[in-house]
Parts: sequence; structure tokens; C-alpha cells
Amino acid sequence: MAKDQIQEACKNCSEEINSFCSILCEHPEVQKSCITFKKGQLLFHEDTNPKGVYCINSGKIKIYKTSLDAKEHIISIVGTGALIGFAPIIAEGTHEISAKALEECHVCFISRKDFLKVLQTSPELKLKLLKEACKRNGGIIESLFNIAVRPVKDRLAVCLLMLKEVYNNSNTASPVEINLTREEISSIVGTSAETVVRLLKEMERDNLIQITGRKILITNEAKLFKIGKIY
Amino acid sequence: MAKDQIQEACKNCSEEINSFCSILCEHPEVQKSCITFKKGQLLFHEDTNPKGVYCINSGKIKIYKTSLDAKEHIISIVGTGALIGFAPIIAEGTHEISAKALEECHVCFISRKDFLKVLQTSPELKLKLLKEACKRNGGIIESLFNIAVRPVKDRLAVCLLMLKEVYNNSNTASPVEINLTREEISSIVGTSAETVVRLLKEMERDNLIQITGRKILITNEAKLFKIGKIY
DNA sequence: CGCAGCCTTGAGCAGTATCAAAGTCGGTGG
DNA sequence: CCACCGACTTTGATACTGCTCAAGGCTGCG
Repeated sequence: MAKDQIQEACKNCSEEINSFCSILCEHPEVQKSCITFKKGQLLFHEDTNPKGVYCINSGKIKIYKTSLDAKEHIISIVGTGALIGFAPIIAEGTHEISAKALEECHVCFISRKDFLKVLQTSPELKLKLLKEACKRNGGIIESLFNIAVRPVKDRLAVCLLMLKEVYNNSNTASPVEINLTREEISSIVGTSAETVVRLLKEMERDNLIQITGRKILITNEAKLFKIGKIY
Repeated sequence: MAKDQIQEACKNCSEEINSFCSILCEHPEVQKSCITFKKGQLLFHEDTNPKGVYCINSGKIKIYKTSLDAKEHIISIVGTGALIGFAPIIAEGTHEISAKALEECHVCFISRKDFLKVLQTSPELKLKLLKEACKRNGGIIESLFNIAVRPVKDRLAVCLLMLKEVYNNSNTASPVEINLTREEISSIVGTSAETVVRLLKEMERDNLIQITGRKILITNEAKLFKIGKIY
């Protein structure tokens, strides 16, 4: 039964034409394996050698770095369609970051060797990866900038909007259940869990959001945008 | 005479085999132009459309982003051999960052059109850029992380070591003249100019460095490494 | 000589972190 | 079904880092 699940999950990955996964998986020489990661399981850890790339079929994965005091600092949260783990293979280094499943995830794994084989032969993949890397660059610079110059509240606003984006595949209007602890939110925003609690409460008082446990309902998106100064 | 200078500067750019500049400039279809930027001149500004790529022959250039309060926040300082401005062309967006000459700089400019032409035809360039982009990614993540979790003093230590690296082409032992104002140093470290002054003084008291105007001599590199927690 | 830009120093303050102690919630085993 | 446990959240008090503002000093240049 577990096997069936895996098979089914993996059919999807070739569905979206021209996705990373389809390019990689369709390649005749590629031996992909489909893996299920349970909530909390590690895909890979920073400073280790990259074994291959991971193409996410379903589920959310947090990308983070660990500080000396063992705290996790989340850099991004990715979901269906994302390809992760390729940068250190190309840069010929070790993983800069760690990746952990936030919920049950189905993932295609392609070994380093196979990945490089495809990369050699496919100008298409090369270009697509290049584009992806350049875009990410911009994204990380943006985060860097945010954390360097903006107060916590602004960053939290940006974070909530981002999370809504990520958790709202269903595209329904508003009630987004964010399955993250306050601790995890704080590690995205770059602050302490207590500060997150206080600011969320403040935002609720100001009618920007409504909180029910972990469910955060954005009631005034426009104002959040304004706080986050996103144009 | 200005013309001569330019010509001479531009011969160099093909010297280092397999550099970005040589790959681009040697290409038959590329019409490169060699430009001299005076200290303080802008190569390009964030949020503008990328006109082309810049290959740095000589001089230092600061890469930064401007905050709403019009302060510059330096992301990196690059010198000879660097290629800048390609990311937004590839990602099909606008410049994420600005670039300004910190001193007189000689630069090869290759237009967007020519750059894309070479990119199409050269798998070599594609791969090299991909590698470069992936490496930068790692670098920016590292900075992001630093600024998010480390106290100012640690970051300043890292910054000094970085600056020594950048300004020390000559590889002489120690006395590095860093031609930056305190303000500029502060905008690398992500703090205020006053804090930089105070911390530099503190470091001098602790015999880590010696200050003579803008000249900063690193007298105890090992300890600086330790403060910066660089292994 | 005087001005402009930069550096330095001090004092006060704001934003956040940290620590400690309750309070809540969901699940588990009796 | 209840009581309890552990993990998470909330709240309050306190402390600290680093910013801002203001004033004065230095240096190089016109």
C-alpha cells in the first residue's frame, strides 16, 4: 500500500510539462526514486555532501540554517514543483542549508550522477536552472535587505503574506491554516517566539488578522501590504 | 589620451583565459565597449531595466540596495574579474541592486542583446554562469544568516577580514588601506556609523587592529577570525 | 582662512531579547 | 470518561544592544 502511494504520487511529477521534474524524470538515463518523508524528517543537512536533487511532488518543506546555539533560521518554505539541492552540486561544495519536511511529503530523488548527466546534455535544463538560480538570488537579497533594515513588525507582515501565498494552493479567499508553531514563525521572521505572539496579538487588535489557535485569518490584506511596504 | 587609457585597459580583459570577460569579448559577434567610471559614478541603479553586463577590469565597485530612508546597504564589494548585471537579464526582471564605482574603474560593457546571443550559443558560458549564480546564492545566504543572528561586533570582524581580502590584491602581509568612510563600513555591517567608530576603537584597545585615519591595520587576524567565528 | 565633510564622543531612548511563570490544548493511558 | 502529561502559547518583568540625536573636533581643500 505504501508502494501504491508512492507510485501514484510519482506519476504527477511528469505531468506539468517543462517542469524541472518532468525534464529530469523523462530523461531515459535517469533512475528516479520516489520517497515519502514524514513530518519532521530531514531531506538533507547543511555542511553535508550533496547526494542528489529533490523534486517536490506534494507537501511543504522548510529550508533553514542552524546557528551555533542550535536554533533553526528558516530561509524559505517550498512546496509542490520546487527543485532543491542542486546548488551545491553545481557549485561543487557542501549543502549551505538544511531541508526538513513540515508535513508528509512526496519527493522524487535524482542522484547527483544522473543529475549531472542530464545537465551535460540538456541546454534546456541548464538554462532553466540558471534562470531559477538568478531569481532565487534576487529573492534572497530581498530577504537579506528586509531583515537588515526593517523592524520586526514589518517583517512579520511580509511573512504572513508569504505564508498565505505558500499555504494557499487552493486559492480560496482567506482562511489560511498555517501549520507552524510560533517558534517556527519567529525563525522565519528572525525574532523570538514571544515577540511573534505579542505582535500577532497587536495585529489582531488592529483588525488586520483573526487568530484561532494556529489558524490565522487575514482580514485586511491591504493594510498588511502597507505595513510590509510591498508595492 | 583618454582613448589610449581605455584601449590599454581593455586589452587585459581577454588575458585571463576562460574568464567571463574573455569568453564574452572573444566572441566574434560581440561588440564590447570599454568604459571608465569615475569614483562615485553609477553603473546601474536598482529597479531599472538591465541594459547589459559589466566586466570589471580594474577598480572596486560596491553593490548595494537603497532603503526607503535613502540609506545605502552594501551587499558586496567586487573588483577585477567580476561580472555583474547578468542576473536580471536572465531572470527577465529589473536590477535588484545598484552598482557604483568606489574608485576609478575600467569596465567592459557588453549589451544585453550581445550577451544573450553568446549565452544562446555557448554552453560553456551557460555552465559558468550557473556555477557563479549558485555560488553567489551560498554567499548571500551566509550574509543573510550573519546579519540575522550575529551581534554587530562579530559582523564587523567578518567585514574587516572580507575587506582585507578584497583590498589586498597585492597580497602583502597586513597594512590594508580601506578607502571607505565609516558610513560605508556601517552600511556593509548593517549598523550605524557611530557604532562602527566605537567598535573599531574597542578593537584597537584590544590590540586586534591599529587605526590611522582610514587605514586599518589588522594586527591579530587570528582573534578577528575567532570573533567572527569563521573556521 | 573658512568651509564642508567626516570622525568622535556622550546621553538618552526604543525595540527586542531573555527569563520566569502561568495558562491552554490535544492526546494518552488508566 | 477523566486526569494527567508534554508541548506549545501567552503574559509580565527586566535587561541590554545598538540607534538616534546633538555637539564638538579634525582634516583637506578652495
